[in-house]
Amino acid sequence: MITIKDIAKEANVSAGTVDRVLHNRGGVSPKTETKIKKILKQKKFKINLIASSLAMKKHHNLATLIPQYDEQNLFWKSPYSGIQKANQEVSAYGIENNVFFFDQFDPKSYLKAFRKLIKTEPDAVVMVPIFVKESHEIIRRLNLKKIPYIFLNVDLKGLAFGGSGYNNLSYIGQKSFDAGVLSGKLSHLCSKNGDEFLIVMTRKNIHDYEAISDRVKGFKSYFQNNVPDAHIDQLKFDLSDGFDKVKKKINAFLTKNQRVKVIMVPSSRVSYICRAIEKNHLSRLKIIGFDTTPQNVEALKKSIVAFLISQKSFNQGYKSIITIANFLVHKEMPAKEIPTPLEIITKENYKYSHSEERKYYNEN
Amino acid sequence: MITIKDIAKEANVSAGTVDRVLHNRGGVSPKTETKIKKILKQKKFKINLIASSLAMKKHHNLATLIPQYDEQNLFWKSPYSGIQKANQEVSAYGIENNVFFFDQFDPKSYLKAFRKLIKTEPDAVVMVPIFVKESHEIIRRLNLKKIPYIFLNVDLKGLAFGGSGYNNLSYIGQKSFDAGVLSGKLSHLCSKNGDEFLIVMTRKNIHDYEAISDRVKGFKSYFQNNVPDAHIDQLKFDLSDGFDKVKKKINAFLTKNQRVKVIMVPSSRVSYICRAIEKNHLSRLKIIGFDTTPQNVEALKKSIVAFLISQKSFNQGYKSIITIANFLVHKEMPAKEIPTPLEIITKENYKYSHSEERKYYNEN
DNA sequence: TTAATTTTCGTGTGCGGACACAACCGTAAC
DNA sequence: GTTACGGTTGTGTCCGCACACGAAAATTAA
Repeated sequence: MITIKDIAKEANVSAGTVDRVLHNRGGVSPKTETKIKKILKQKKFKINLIASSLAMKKHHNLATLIPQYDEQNLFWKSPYSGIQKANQEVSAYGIENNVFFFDQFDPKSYLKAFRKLIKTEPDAVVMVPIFVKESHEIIRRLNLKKIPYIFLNVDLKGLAFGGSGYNNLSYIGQKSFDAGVLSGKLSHLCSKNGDEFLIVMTRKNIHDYEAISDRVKGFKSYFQNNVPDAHIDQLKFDLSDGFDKVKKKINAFLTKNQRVKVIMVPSSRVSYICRAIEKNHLSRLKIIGFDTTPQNVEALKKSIVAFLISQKSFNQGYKSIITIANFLVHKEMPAKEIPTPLEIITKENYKYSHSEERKYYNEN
Repeated sequence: MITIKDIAKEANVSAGTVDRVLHNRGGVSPKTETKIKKILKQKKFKINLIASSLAMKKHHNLATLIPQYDEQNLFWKSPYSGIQKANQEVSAYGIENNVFFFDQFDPKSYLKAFRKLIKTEPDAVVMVPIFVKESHEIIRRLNLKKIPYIFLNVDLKGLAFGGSGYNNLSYIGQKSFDAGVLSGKLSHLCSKNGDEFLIVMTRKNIHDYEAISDRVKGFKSYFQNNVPDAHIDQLKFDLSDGFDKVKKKINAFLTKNQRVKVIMVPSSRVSYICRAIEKNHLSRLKIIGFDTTPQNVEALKKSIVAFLISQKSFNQGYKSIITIANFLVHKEMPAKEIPTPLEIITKENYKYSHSEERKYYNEN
């Protein structure tokens, strides 16, 4: 292992000078600089990140703004678990992360959480920009304070601030359209000629709309490109619809349309839909959903759901912190988009797919 | 961040004493030990791994014994790429890894590579125990020298050395049986009543036999448990069969058995089989294979293959090194088995599934 | 009681690098 | 010739921990 001292000795200078050229601190004569750089290359010197981060210890201060999870909506527990894992890892690098929760149905709580957040004067922010208007305001203030930020799970777009768009360091999440295309492919594969398809949308939150409608677009796009004459139906429910109404409506539909053989639920609420469907229909149906919430996995294990497409939200949370930590500590510029894998989960491979997550998931 | 000094101050002792109880070095009076332990827990002290590994710097010496890859058999390039990535990461911890290659068809080269390996006096070994008899000898010598070792990709079993079995620290790889079950499920999902199934085995190497036959067992097991009356055919080829013979045989079979709608190839050579099948058969077939070799991915992208089940061999390689590094540096005992995920790859999600691997893969 | 041990504990150094500070050099201004 | 100053370079300390060594305290032996 080559150290700075080795280089220094070789170049007949002190370690300090080598350090200066390594970090472009300036104050080094051109001659010695080129000499040192040559030796650096020749000896293939690599900074020892362990020692480096120990010496730096800048005590960065992160902040995270994500929706609170609860029994009704466990989806957000998963990224939070990943964030916790990452927090633990980066704490050794002198990075502390304060997590601020908000109610995913209440824009006011979103702003309120942000106000608390901004008081901690974070060096960088990880956020889930669910609410369009409020996020705009939040980002404006982050820009003013020159605080870098990344988007987690929700990819807020739009021509903000005079057409320039938001300058988030990165977006970490799923490419919803492609996820939809994949669901189309899976639907197609487990159908035969003449089968009909049904999309069931539970439009619970407005913010979901973007991702979910992208999935639907992707789904339809697959069929347009591969089975143009496929028959695709669609059912939409609203928050106001109670479970009984959902039940009645969906079973009536399935009774009337016996050729429907595949159901795709573009949200994470497939298990809810499954509960609404009567047994006599279930037997002929292949059901495809999204996200490995505990309820969905339950349905998967019972073979009610055939496929779940997971966005590995645990990894999303984990990666968001790691990414921004690397940015702060090592000035590593992340990719503008970090898409998470589209994982296909079935009853048979589930146990191998989220093993790491489970360790953290159940601690809190 | 709590440091050892903080604890020491709190307990009115020196840092050295705290260090002693942290590492059970002994030489601490029971009173002070309990006192310190209490404070440790209370303050939730966690050793700073960064500082710790910097201070240790034991300069461990690893060795890896894996098959050489070539154009004909690119499978082994993937784990090697993962190993390279890991090597880079652990080098900062003073760990060096020497990789020794052998010809996967030549037991002699295996032993020869091992002889070279053992001369470097490694502190631990990562190996792919392809050849049963030769591995037995190698492991005997590793045991004699008390060198810990882990199995990568191939899970060598058997009652070695008087019934005790091999005491490898860990096995990192796929659970072949479950992979086979999964392939059964996928086959089932994309078939309809009355369809028949075909398993095509290309028994190229003897060592593959275990994993491949386990996959077949898993496949059959799925159907026994779920579709007991399913009709499953089987074709076997041998090394001596040339491509033309394979072609003739398989197409003749498919012509005769028009109800065969799904083909499962339990090896990584599905693309080879696909090339042998005539177009008029291909159109009615769903084909399922294993491993994301470049050729297989090509067939996937052309929609010839419906599913590939990936064992993420890149991650296997990566993890094997990380695991043994953690064992050496932090005395972290790994799990006896570290199964890698059974990833389902289709044309639509491939690009999201191996992104990290590709960075390393093409560097060589 | 004192010397010899043994147990228990504190101190110091180094891991490799980051960075503040001091020291040195030459040149220009006086 | 002395002083001042900017450009260069060297030195020392610290990051948090591991570990060797030696000192102090407690115990036993003489």
